[in-house]
Amino acid sequence: MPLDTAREAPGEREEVVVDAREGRVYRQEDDYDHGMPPYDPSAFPPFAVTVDLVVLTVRRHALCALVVRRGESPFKGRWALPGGFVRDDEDLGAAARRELVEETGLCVHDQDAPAPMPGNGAHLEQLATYGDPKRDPRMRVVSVAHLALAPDLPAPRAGGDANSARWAPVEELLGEDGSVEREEPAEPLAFDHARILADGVERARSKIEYSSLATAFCPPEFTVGELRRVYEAVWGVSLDPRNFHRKVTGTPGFLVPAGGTTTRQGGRPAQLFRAGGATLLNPPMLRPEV
Amino acid sequence: MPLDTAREAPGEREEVVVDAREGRVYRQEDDYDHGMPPYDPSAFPPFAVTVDLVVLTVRRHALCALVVRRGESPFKGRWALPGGFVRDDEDLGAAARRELVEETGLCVHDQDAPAPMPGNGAHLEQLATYGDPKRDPRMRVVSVAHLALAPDLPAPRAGGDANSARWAPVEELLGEDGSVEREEPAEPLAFDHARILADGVERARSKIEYSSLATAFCPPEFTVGELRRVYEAVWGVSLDPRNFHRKVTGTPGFLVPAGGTTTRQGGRPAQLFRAGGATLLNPPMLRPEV
DNA sequence: ACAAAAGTGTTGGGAGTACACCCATGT
DNA sequence: ACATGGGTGTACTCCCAACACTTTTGT
Repeated sequence: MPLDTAREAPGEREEVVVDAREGRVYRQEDDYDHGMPPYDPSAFPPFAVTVDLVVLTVRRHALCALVVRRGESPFKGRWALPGGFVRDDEDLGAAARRELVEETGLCVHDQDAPAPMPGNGAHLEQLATYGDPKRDPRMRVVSVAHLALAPDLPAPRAGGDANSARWAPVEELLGEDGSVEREEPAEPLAFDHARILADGVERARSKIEYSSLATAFCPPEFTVGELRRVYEAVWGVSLDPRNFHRKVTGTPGFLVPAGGTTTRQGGRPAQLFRAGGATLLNPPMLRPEV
Repeated sequence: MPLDTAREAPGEREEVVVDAREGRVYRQEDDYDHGMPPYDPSAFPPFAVTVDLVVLTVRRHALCALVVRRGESPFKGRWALPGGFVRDDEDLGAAARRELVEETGLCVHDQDAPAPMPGNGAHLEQLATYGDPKRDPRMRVVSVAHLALAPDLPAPRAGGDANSARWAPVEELLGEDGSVEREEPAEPLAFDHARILADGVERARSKIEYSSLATAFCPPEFTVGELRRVYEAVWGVSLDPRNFHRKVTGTPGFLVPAGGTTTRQGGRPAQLFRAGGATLLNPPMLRPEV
């Protein structure tokens, strides 16, 4: 079996009290062997721990999430968030990074370990943890959801299988139809993934307000207009191009000129920028109220 | 944020593939019994899942956290955050609520289920999840930390034992000595609890900026001055009493007059208020920069 | 010439800061 | 009378929303 009773406990192991905090033991019986390895699977409720990923990008002026087709029951054939088990010797963030690379081939900027080249690669951060006892009908699974923000990518690759993964507009996945209140998305996501996705989207929407994270949706070099269209897609609003321009170029450290210009959007050539070093925006970008 | 909406999953279980998402199985061998119970402990890495609590309050003009003395090794005799195992049939939020009641006797306002009587009881929300493989030397433990904000309480009761639990100023626990940079707190917290506490404190500090959560630190009825002293203690700054008064009384839904007055702070009698229905403050309270 | 997108200037209002000043109590 | 904290008024500043206007390309 792959789990080689890892966790080498330094020194003392004579006391295998499971609850670290107050010396309470989960198992009611008090008859377990004190000479056993550093954990006793029967002494605590066994949980499986997974990471699920909310990977967001902006494609064709819409906020999209990466979903994969489930090949197994339950929810066979339904769309779900990508994810997988946390390995025995692996930190939660490492598991999320591994899954993200497996799923998208992205290189990852960890939130806590800023990469040398700002503006490229994806942003990854922990989102929240979901542990309802009934969220997976087969067993007790606690899922540590992570949020990833990625620039527009060519095409998802999920184990080489093309039609088992796709970028889907979150509006379509969540049924947040804006105008007329639709009851349900055409095909709801598996498990509690709709809720996880909604939480991730809300986090992204609020976080680009006071941080420079919106640049994670952009290619390494981008124009102010492209950045504005990111904000518009994520928030689902339209912004005044003039005020937006003044705001982002006037915030020190947000954008640094990359030198060239481009006309890929048509019209007058636009300056190219890279993401600057600043992570926190002060004052923040304000989402229009109405 | 993490609402406990139980998504009811249809109950088929004939396939015991462990990785829900992509049909990957953790166990390399492919010889497990398809007729077995809904989980196979050897097919996924066994984790213990706990909840740890960052319980904050304001006492004598200082932000304090609840810590308990560890009676077992490792870290025997050191202070730690209260916490405990998540039970087999228990949601994460329920486990945190249970631990909080056991530890403090508080009744709990769940963030997502606003209680009928605003302003009383504690606030509880999920904070983050910590799963470094080495965070507990005995075994693999993933801890879902929660943040609780409580009004000043008489005295902590930890299993009846008085001197095994206390409210400690976070400044003392974290060694954030303001003026002169001290190296380490006198006695660092057990495990990675210093980091968890720091994250919880930072969350509280930023959250009272844009939400009405500061009232969770106050008794059911309180004065504007008392609320101001909460902000001052949590942020470690001093605020202009005049502008603060105008700001909080002018934000609709933040405070509602409770009718009476009090002179418990000396000076001119102050109006008593209750927390209003508003949860989000717009515009937010601003933390002074310097 | 015209459309389209990039940028700049200007103006009015809302909210924050700083601080002078008044109010109601206890001692 | 005086100290203490509660509460109001006012002037100044900064930022933002709105919008008129100019610039530079493609067709």
